[in-house]
Amino acid sequence: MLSPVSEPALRERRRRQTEREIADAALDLFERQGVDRTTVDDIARAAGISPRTFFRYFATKEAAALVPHVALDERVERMLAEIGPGRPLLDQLEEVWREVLTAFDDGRSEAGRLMLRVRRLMLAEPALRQAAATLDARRLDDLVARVTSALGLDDDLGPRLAIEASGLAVRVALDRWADAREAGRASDLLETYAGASRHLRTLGG
Amino acid sequence: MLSPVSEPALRERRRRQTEREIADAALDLFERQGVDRTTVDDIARAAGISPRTFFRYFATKEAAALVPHVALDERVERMLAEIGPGRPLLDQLEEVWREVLTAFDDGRSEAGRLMLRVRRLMLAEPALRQAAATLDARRLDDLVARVTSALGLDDDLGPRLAIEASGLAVRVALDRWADAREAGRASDLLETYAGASRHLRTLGG
DNA sequence: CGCCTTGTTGGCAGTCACTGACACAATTCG
DNA sequence: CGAATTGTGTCAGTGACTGCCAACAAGGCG
Repeated sequence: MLSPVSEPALRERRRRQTEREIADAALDLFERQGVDRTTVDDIARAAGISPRTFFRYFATKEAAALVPHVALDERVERMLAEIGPGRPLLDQLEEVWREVLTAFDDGRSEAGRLMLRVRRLMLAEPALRQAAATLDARRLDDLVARVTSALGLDDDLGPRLAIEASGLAVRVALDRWADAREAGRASDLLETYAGASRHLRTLGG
Repeated sequence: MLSPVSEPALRERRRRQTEREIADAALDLFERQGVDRTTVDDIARAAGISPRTFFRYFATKEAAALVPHVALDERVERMLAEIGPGRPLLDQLEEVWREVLTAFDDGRSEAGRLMLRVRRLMLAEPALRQAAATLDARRLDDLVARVTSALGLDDDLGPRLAIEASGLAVRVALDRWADAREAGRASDLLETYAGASRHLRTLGG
C-alpha cells in the first residue's frame, strides 16, 4: 500500500526506542571521551546496532547527541504558526522563546537536565556547536519565509534579522546558563535570557 | 637560529604564490562543478601540487576558497584595536565594517570582484557557509574578549551580542548583495548594509 | 665553495565518516 | 498462512584528513 492508514505501532515504538538508545550512547560517550575520540563504531557498539544502521537514524555522529536541540527547534517551529501582524515581531518571537525555555524548568525537568548536558558538551566541543548551527541553518530559511508571509511582507530583511537576532540571544543565554552551572554558580535560564534580550533591544545605546 | 632576523624572501614568495594558485584552482573548480563534486585531488592536480601538500596550506578543501573571507576577518580584527569606551560600541563596530566593506568598492576593485565570487558560491553551497561560520567562530571569542577588556568591562554579554549582531548584519548584507548581482539586479553593498544596520537598531519596534 | 640546519615536498599507509548495493530477517496486511 | 513492505547487517568503495619518512631545496656560516 502506498499510504498506510495507521502507523504500525510496534515498528514505530522500536524505532523510537532504537533512536533513543543511540542518542543516549552518543551523549554518554561524547561526555566521557570527547567527540573526536568517539567513533561511529563506538556509538553503534554501545547502542547494540551496526554502524550502517546508525546512519539510517542520524546523518552524522554529532546529530545523535543533538536530539534535544532539534526537538527545541521543532517546538519553536510549531509555535511560530501563531505569529502574525499587529504586535512587534521581536515581542512575539521572545514570547515563543520564553515559553519554550520555560519547559526546561531551569534544568529541573527531564528535558531541562538533558538540555543542560547537551549545552555543557557544546561549550567544550566546537564540532557540536558547528553541527547544531548547521541544523539550525537548514530550518532558518523556512522560518523566515513563513514569518515573512504571515506578516504580509514582500521583503524578508526585517524578519530575517529579527529571527536570527533573537536566536542569537537564546544561544548566548543557553551558553551562559550551561557555563554557570558547569562552574557551580547559580544561574537562572529565563533571567539570563531576559538579560540577553534587553541587551539586544538596547544595542543602539 | 631560533629566531631568524629577516624572513627569507624566496621561500616566502613561493609560499604565497603556491597558496594563491591553490586558492584560485579551488574557487574555479567549485564554481564549475560544485564543492561536493570537487575532490582535494582535483584541486591539487589543478594547482600542480600533491594532495599531501594541499593540506599543508589549508586544513580543509573549503578553506581554500575562503581566503578572501579570512582576509576580511583579519582586517576587521586589526581595526578592532582602535575600539574604546566613550562612544556606543555598535557605532564603532559599524564604522569598522563600513570601512572594510568600502574597500570592495561595490565589486569594482579586485578584492571586491573576488569577494563577490566567493559570496555567490556561498549562496549555493551550504558547505562553504558552514566552513566560513566555523572560521568566524574561532576568531569570535578572541574578539569579544579583546573588546570587553578594551571597554573596561568584566561582563562580556554586551560586547558579545553587539559583535555577533553586527556581524549578522554584515552577513545578511553580503548575501543580499551577491544574490541581487547574481540575478542581474542592481545593488549597492554599502546601502544594503546600511539598511540591515537600521533594521538591527530598530528591532524593538 | 662545501657544510649544516631548517623548511618544503611527495609518497605511503592508515583511520574514519559516510554511501550504495544486496541478501536476509522481521513486521504488517490481506 | 502468504505476499508486500520495511528494517538490518555485511561488504566494498570513496574521499577527507593525518603521521611518518625519505628526498630535496634554501639559507646561514666558515
